[in-house]
Amino acid sequence: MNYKDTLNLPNNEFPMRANLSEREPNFQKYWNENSIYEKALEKREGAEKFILHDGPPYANGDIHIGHALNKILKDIVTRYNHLKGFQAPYVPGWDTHGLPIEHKVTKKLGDERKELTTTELREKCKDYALKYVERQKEQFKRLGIWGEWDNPYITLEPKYEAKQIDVFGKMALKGLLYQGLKPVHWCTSCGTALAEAEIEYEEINGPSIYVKFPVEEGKVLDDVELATDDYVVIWTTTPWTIPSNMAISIHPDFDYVIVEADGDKLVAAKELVADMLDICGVDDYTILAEFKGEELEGVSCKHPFYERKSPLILGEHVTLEQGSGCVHTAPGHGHDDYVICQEYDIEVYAPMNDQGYFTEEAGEEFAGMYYDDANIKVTNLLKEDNLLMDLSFVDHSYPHCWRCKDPVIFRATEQWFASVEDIKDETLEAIKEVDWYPEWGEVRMTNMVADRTDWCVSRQRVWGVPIPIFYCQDCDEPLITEGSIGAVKELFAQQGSGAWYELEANEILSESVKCDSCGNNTFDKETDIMDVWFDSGASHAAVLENYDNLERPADLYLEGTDQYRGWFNSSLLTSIAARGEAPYKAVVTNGFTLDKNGKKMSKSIGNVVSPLDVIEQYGADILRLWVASSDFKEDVRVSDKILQENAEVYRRIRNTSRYILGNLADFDPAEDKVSKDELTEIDRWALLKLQKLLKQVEEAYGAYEYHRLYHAVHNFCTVEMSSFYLDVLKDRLYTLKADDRVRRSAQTAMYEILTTLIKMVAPVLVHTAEEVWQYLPDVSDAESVFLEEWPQVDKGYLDEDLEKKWDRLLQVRKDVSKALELARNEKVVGHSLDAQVDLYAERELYDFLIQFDDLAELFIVSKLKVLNSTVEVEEDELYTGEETGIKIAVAQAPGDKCERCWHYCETVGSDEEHSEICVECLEVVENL
RNA sequence: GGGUCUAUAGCUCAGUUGGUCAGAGCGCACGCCUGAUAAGCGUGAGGUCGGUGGUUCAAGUCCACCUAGACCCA
Repeated sequence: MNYKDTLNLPNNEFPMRANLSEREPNFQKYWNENSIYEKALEKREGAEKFILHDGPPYANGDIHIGHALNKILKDIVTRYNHLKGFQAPYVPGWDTHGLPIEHKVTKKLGDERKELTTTELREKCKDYALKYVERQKEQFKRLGIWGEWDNPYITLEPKYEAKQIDVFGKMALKGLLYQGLKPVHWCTSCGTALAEAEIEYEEINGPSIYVKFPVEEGKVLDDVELATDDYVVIWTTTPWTIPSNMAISIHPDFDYVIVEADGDKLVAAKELVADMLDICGVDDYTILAEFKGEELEGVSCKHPFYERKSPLILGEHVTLEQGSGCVHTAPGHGHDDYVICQEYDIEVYAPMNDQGYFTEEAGEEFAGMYYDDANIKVTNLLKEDNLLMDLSFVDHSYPHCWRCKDPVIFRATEQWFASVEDIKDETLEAIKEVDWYPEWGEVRMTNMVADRTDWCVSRQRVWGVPIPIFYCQDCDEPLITEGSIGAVKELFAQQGSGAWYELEANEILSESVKCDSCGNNTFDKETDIMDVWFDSGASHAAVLENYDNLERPADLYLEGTDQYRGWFNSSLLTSIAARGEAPYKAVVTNGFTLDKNGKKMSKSIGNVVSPLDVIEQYGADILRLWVASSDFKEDVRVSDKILQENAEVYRRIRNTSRYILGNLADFDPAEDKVSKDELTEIDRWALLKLQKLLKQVEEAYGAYEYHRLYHAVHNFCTVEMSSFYLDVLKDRLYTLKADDRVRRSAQTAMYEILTTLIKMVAPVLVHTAEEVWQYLPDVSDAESVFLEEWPQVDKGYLDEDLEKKWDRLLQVRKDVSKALELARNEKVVGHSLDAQVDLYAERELYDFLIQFDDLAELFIVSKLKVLNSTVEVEEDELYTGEETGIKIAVAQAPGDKCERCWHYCETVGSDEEHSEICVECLEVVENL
């Protein structure tokens, strides 16, 4: 007789091999077709909401591993919160305006671009952006992310733009927006501002001059008087900016000297003075005084041409690479110059028009002159006044326009600024109220906001949301009123921001509008657009206030650490400014994805891991498991090895599930479930461990520490389940009668374990959880695991005494395992069921062990005796356990091997008809 | 140069307020099983806790500096 057929072996239809890359899309299709996400929301109608507000990725290019990390984290958050009972809608979004897209589109167009109108170019940008929205959308969906993919937010949509105008308008009407000058790269031949990305650097040969600035207000330095006849020497390669000189910058920590040379007393940096005088053809000089740069503060010079002071100011941007160490500072024509002059409240001065010609303001000598011609004029004037120490020509790198290839200049133009200063205190207070994960985020954000200067929101581009401001044609006064903002908002809501370029100012504004200052009623439109950070920053209004199922403020923003400066920042500032509150209650940040060596990924190094490749090779669930395995608040590493490792962990979870499923094949929970007090002790122990796990897992989800749950679940599957509980259970499950209460007890526990385990991992392993769920008895008619309820910790199982008792038993088991291993090495036994184990225990341990009547089963041996250690034995036959000190003897078990249960038993052969099996099996077989 | 952060076995991570805290799982090696089988079980070998100083009776655990790396600024 083939006794194998009389056993209840696992019946497995659940595939061992996951084949995720092929199978996952089927589940995604299933969810989509059955509207599982929508049903999940419906199910939580009326429940407390949990709003995770999505930070919009930029619609450009394929998704990279960083996107995957972030979106998967968000998905884990929303799925967990949903399962926990919140209504957790997820509206994904895209950032679609801005220079990178405009740049790419323009580049692709080449010369054709010149023939396009602004509107046509914007249309092309829109097409480009929407193409990538669709592309990224499919890629995100393939990661198993659920959400409102058919109703995402896109920053170029009219309803979004209208809200953005609303936010801008609120800020403007509160007086938080003002016009100011700021230098930008400017191409005089194109008459336009250029972004950094539109600059090409080329070598040119240009003038280099050393100029003496006469001291006006001196000082005694190192006992030497710096007086009005003396000079501070500056160096520049742009003589034409001398008319705009407003100051001279000095490094506070460098050493400076006063030298006497050719009868003049000159100030310059000590380290540069020799080279400088050499270039200027001065052979002989004497150092009169030496002092730190900071002592020069308070000294001021006279501008070489104008009746204007040029004070000496201190700045760390001064270098000793070349020149004199005293830096000609023209805040209207240089970025560093601008920044340092802001600190000293020095006027930003740039008397120049869009074509690069000096205006009347520059005085009659320069008015109407092209900047490049002014180089000669400046040197001539300096020469006349005997202030030019040297003029030579040098090669150096200089910025050029990428389009017309002409040299560009730095030039201050009118820009709109958002005042950070006015809302800084309120913002800093709001930061304190936000929950930051990790905690140092609060420090980082606080420092960043505290140090932030006013925000320049103007961009001289076309692909974006126009700044909704009009200017009086007569007096140039800007028009910003409730009415004008409302008109623009209405227009954008109806037609989108492109309408700004189609209509005249007076077609947008109502006819009755008049200029506040002069009463005129004709206007021009602002030509600049808003910084894209304003676009996405306004999403707290444009999304949270626009969607019926969302609310503000959001419960959570979750983005990469780069967003402290980016989206967290712009969102916070616009929200405080326009709504008087922070847009988020909590902020979680994820680190960056690095390669196996902890280095950043780059195409040129070739260490880039693409999420699309990972999905292809391993599947999205493996990628998701990797996300869960990483301590994402720090930078995370990813490599093929790391992914393979996660594939192994995945296999363990999958196989544990598969094995339990196999053993539940004949189990109908409704019929066969055993009541709590009927459960055997080991089953209660397993359920106790399950509750402990559940607690840990909940804590980990709640604290956004998914790696803890990853390890906890993995250890549970490996240590508690596979190597102990499930291994021990085999005997009961296989050999007992199918409906034996003890067998049903095990199945009851396993059923509880698997359903709970699957829900616990569901937010991470979305596809696999769904797959397992469909195989589970009783629930398999349920539509989705994501329409189930999160398991409750059953405190009834939390029995501390039981846990202690079994902890101790497991220690003994460890010692027995070791003893068996030694016996195995001696070829005494092979399989542990070959063995008889005798335990010699001291009184207390002896009493402990005899509580168990099934130790042989728990240790998976054929026969086991517990003996008092006073029993006489040959000491050298015994192994002394390291864990408990118990003494153990291992021998081949007596009797023959039962062909059915594989135990060695002396009762094998006692029945004539069934001579190959033991009496226990005989009883089962006869009752079949 | 500034702000913030990281550095524990090959990998992913634990190590509350300084005193059995040097751990877990995986991987690896060796062995067993062949009724979870492209599975399962057992045993074992791996770390001077990035480095150097210091505080302390005592330091992965506190302080300083250094090295390497990450993000954001300049």
